[in-house]
Order: sequence, then structure tokens, then C-alpha cells
Amino acid sequence: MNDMMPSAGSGKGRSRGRVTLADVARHAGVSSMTASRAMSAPETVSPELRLRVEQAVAALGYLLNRAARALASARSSVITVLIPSFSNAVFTDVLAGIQDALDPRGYQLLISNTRYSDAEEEKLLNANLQYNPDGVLLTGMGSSEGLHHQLRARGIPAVSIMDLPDDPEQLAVGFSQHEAGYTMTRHLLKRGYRRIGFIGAQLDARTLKRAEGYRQALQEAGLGAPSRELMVADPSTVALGAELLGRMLAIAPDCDALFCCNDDLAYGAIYQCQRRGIEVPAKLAVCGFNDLPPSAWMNPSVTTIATPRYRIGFEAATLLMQAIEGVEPTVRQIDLGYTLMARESA
Amino acid sequence: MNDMMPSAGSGKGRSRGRVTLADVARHAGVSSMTASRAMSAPETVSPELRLRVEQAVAALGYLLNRAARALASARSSVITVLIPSFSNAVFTDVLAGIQDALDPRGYQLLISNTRYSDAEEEKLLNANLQYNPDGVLLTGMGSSEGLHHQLRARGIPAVSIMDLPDDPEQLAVGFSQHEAGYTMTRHLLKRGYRRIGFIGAQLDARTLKRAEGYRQALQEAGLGAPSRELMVADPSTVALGAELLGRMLAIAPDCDALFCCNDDLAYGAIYQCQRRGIEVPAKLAVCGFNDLPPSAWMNPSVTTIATPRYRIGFEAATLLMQAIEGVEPTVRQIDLGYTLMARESA
DNA sequence: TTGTACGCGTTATCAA
DNA sequence: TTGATAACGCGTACAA
Repeated sequence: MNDMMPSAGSGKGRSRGRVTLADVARHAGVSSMTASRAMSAPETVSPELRLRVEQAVAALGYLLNRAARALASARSSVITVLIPSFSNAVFTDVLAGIQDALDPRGYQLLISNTRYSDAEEEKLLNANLQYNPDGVLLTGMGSSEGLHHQLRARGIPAVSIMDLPDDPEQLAVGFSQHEAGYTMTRHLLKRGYRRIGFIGAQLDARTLKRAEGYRQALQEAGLGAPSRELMVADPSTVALGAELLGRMLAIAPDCDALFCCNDDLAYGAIYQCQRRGIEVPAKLAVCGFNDLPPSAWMNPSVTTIATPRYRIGFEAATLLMQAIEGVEPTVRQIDLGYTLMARESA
Repeated sequence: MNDMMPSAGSGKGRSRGRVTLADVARHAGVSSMTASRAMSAPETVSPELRLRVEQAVAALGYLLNRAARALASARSSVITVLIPSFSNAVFTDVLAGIQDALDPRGYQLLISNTRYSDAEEEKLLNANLQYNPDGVLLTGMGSSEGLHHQLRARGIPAVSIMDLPDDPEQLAVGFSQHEAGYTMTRHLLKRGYRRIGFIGAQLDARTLKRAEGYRQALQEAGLGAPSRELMVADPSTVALGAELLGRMLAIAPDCDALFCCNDDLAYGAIYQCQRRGIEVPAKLAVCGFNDLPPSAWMNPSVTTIATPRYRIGFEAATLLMQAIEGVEPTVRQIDLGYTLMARESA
């Protein structure tokens, strides 16, 4: 029996010696189509032939060639995700949620890192489109309007993540960054702080929205001026938080509370306060954003906004899969909210 | 001129209305092959025709179909990466290095999350093989011997990451986890600590190697017994570090130093000490592993082992690309070492 | 330098 | 339920 041999060496073909569906079919004594069906739609094949095919697959160590399937079926089972950063726990949590939603349905993730650049995001999307993704998950809010347009023209479903966009057509899952920034500032005001500073990094769309919420709350409280904002384009790190604390105290020494646009900056600011002997919150209140795991454990524990990152990823992926399968979503935008975690630091 | 129209609706084909290479060729008045060459090997096409093709591409908004290319050329430009976790900064740093090495060479990453499970790793590898990856990057050390074997059989190059394997054939980039664990313990001994505990989580291969190094150092110092080890399978978190500190002090109240198998655990342990009024390092020294960014900033700053994560990713990807392109590597295993960061906490 | 012919491995389609 | 045939869109091989 040379059933076991793949059809290598025959003719002048450029066969790569890989086991193909035809090899499986030959081994099982059925046609390629039956072998194909036995794997992708087993219920349409008689139990007897199905078993023979399964045995052939096992015997030959057959692996589906997805390039061929994608070419023939125009479906890739690939979903493209564009995230701004791998080193930000926020996005890796989102990624975990996406994976958990997608894995059981057999979708593969194609992840690209935009490094917070809208231009990069657009370039990467085009590169990814070459892989015929069935759908796209977008996290940048800046360029995503144009991208959504482009994707719609190509008939590729897309879901935006983290913030809620203005365009009501756009599928999206997240929460209002603006409102969250507002809520945190209101909290500080309620606790009696009046000279509240804001430090922001990265300057991505989400940070800017939070800053707007901060300004609005101050305005409403009649505390518009003077400005105590410090915004830099560098990536958020603990070290940057430590540095920005120093710079803030230099330009606004009367500051009594500091709203950090994310937890990493807050940690750095608090550590720096400790080194300088500035008591938190007695001398200076400090709060963060995102509620990363250390926030609950630091001393003082860190007041922050808990964001439903995992759930955002999970729900966004679920929504995307519905769109791919042609289900008309009942809601196009899902607001998952956020929670103020009032702790010791502010 | 109906040049502009893709060849849709003609015949009974299942054309998807997508712009194809043939459309570009027709628009430019050249053959498909010339169009193909103009994109993938521009220098082999006359400047005139090249320009016409480029214009046609722009005019039609052509996108390469990588499934078709992979099928025709047996090369996918895809590289599969299997990592144990997205939420561990160690692996996201590695990922960043991989990306920086791969992006300029036009490779796409297919990332899968094994969740620290060897079984999952094997399953995911098979799923990924369906995408015809040109190469594979492996981070688990447990199952990777079998996997390397399987990959070699299929002719797919693979590089192991993080530790240095026993099999000298296996391509790998990393450092000796065992030796690093040994070095850290020696440091504690030199500082005069004698009743050194070890807490470990996740229990992946790397943690176990570090624990072995710890034991060896104690043995050599004649301090083999009693054991002050606490190993749990849960994922490493700050919260777990806090909990394990409590459990360690319960079973070994005489402990004078604590070697945490990674920084997250160390942070939790230190925070817990602060809450209990245990001075670090005066009453209890605590050290970590990896040198994540907060380690330098905490109070006390954390003694730990700095690991070249980004470089490991970068070098591993570089080595893999060489292997893919048929370059015989001069060294099959690259040891990037590690650095002891002696700070305040131990 | 450019073009022709065909195959890559799978699934859609239609007939039996 | 099963099979024959023809795409899918591109690149290899070879000829001109």
C-alpha cells in the first residue's frame, strides 16, 4: 500500500511534500469534497465515510491549509486587532477579553501595535487587509473615523474599543472617557480640594478626553483659572510620573491634589512624594486612572477609576462576530461604564 | 474605457468584486506577471512599465491577496509566537523586541497565548501551523523539546526564548534562569542573611529553575534545611505576593530574607510588610526578579535581577529570520545574561 | 525585460 | 449523500 505516501515527486509539479486533502481523500477512498465536508460539515457526511476520513487524517498527520481555504472560500477566520501598545496593561487586559471571546469560535487574532500613532494605525490596517481579515477591532479614536469609512467600503465589519464615538453608525464598546475624567474631578472637589492639578502623558485621544472632563468640572465649580495642567507626549511610566510631580510642584506649588491620567503616573508621583517627605494625601492628594492591580495594595492605597477592560474586549469581539455573521446588532454602541474607587490617596 | 471595472459578473465565476492583480495588469496594459514583478521585484521591470503599474495600483486601490501569494509561493511571511501570558510585562517586552526586528523585514506576527499551559501550547501550535508560518518563536520550556522535534520534521525553523535549553541543536536566546536564581541567593548570603525564604507562583519552567538555583546556593552555604519554600500554581500578582508573605511568616517566622520569584510578588510582599509594620530590609529583606519599572522607584527600592527582555525578543527574531532565509547560524544559542540590581530592599 | 501556461490546496456549484 | 469540475488570485518555470 503506497496510500501512505503523499503525492510527491509525481510530474513536474511544485508539490512541497505536504500532506494535502487529496492525500487524505485517496487514503480514505473518497473524493476530496467528501474529505473536505467530513471536516468542515461532518453532519453532511455518512458516519461510515466520516470515520474513514478521520482515520486518514490521523494516519497522515494532515493539517488544513488555511491559505487555500481562504482563497477558495473568501473567509479567513482571521480578525485584525490594532492596539496602541503592548506594555500598557490596559490593552493587554482588553486583548485577554478578545481572546476569550474569539478562541472558542475558531477565530485567529492578527495583532498589530500602532505605538499610539494614527498614521501607523492606517498603514498597519492596510498591511493587515492583505490577510483578508473577516473583521477588525480598532482602539485608536483619532483616525478611526476615516478607517471605519474605508472598511465599510470594503465590506469588512469593524468595532471601536474604549471610548464611545460620535458617529452613531460606528460599532463601539467602551465608556465615556470624558465623563470619567469629570467624575474623578468631582470626587476631588467633594473632598474639599480646590487647587487640583492634572498631569497627562502620551496625549492620545483618551487622555485628552479625560482632561476635558477635568476642565469641565473645574469650570462648573468656578475654578477655571489658573491652569495647573502638565501634558507631555512621552509614554506613561512610573519614572515619568515621578518627574512630572516635580515639575508640577515647581510651576504650581500651591497644588493640593493631583489627577494623574493613569495609574502608572500616579504611582510615580506618590513614590516621589514619599522621597520628598510630602505626605499623601495630607499634603497632596494623588489619584490615578484604570485601577491596575497595585492600586489597591500600595501605601497609601490609590484612589482611581476602575475600567472594565476585559469586558470591553470580550463584548467588542462578540459584537464583531455578530456583525461578521450578518446579525444586525440591536445596539450599535455598548457603554460598559466605570467605577470610582475612593481609597486613601485622594 | 471599462478598464476601471474589475472583472465582476463575468461568467459564472464566484468573483467577489475585489480588485485583483489581473485588474491592475489590464489597467496598466501589461501582463499579470509584469504587474506582479513591479510590486515584489521592481528592479526587474522597466521604469516605464513600473510606473504604469504603480499608477494602476493607486487608481484601483489594489491590495495584495496574501492567501493567494502564500498558496502560490509556499511562503507566508507570517511568524507564529507562542507566549504564556499577555499580562506579564516580561513577555510584552519580549514581544516589543520581536516586533521591532520583524516589522522592517515585512513579517507579520501571529500571536497566541498559551496561558502557561504546555498542552495549550501544543494545541495552539497546530492551529497556527494551518497558517503556514515561515517560522515559530517558542517561550514555554516544558513542551518545547517535543515541539521542536515536530517542527523540524515539517521543516519549519523555530527559536526558543528566555531560558537556554539542554539540547544544543535547538536555536535559543535567553539566559540561565538557574544561574540567575543562584546569583540572587548568593547576594543575600553575602549581605549576611541566613534564613532565606523563597516564594514562587505560576510554577512554570523558569520559576522552577530559579528555585533550583536558590537551593543550590543554600546547599553550598550549608544551609539546606529547614526548607522555607512556598510554591503555588496561581498566577503571579501583587495580591498573591501580599498573601504569600503572610503564609511564609506563619510557617517560618524566623525568616530574615525573602526571594520572590518575580517582581510582582515582591511588590505585594513589601506592601504587606508596610501594613504590618515590618521594616524592609531591617526586619525582613525582600528581593524580586525581572526589574520591572516600579522596582527602581518604590520605597524602599527593590533589589532584583534585571533581565534583557527586549533584546531577547529582538535577537530571537533576528536569529529566526536568518534560519528562515537559510543562513546557517554561527551560534545556535545566545546567552544574553542578566544583571543583579542591588538596591535598598535586600 | 516581458509574457504564456499552469499549479498551489481548498471549497462552491451543480449533477448524479 | 457523494462526486466531478471549475474557480479563487497569485507566483514559478520556462519560453520568447
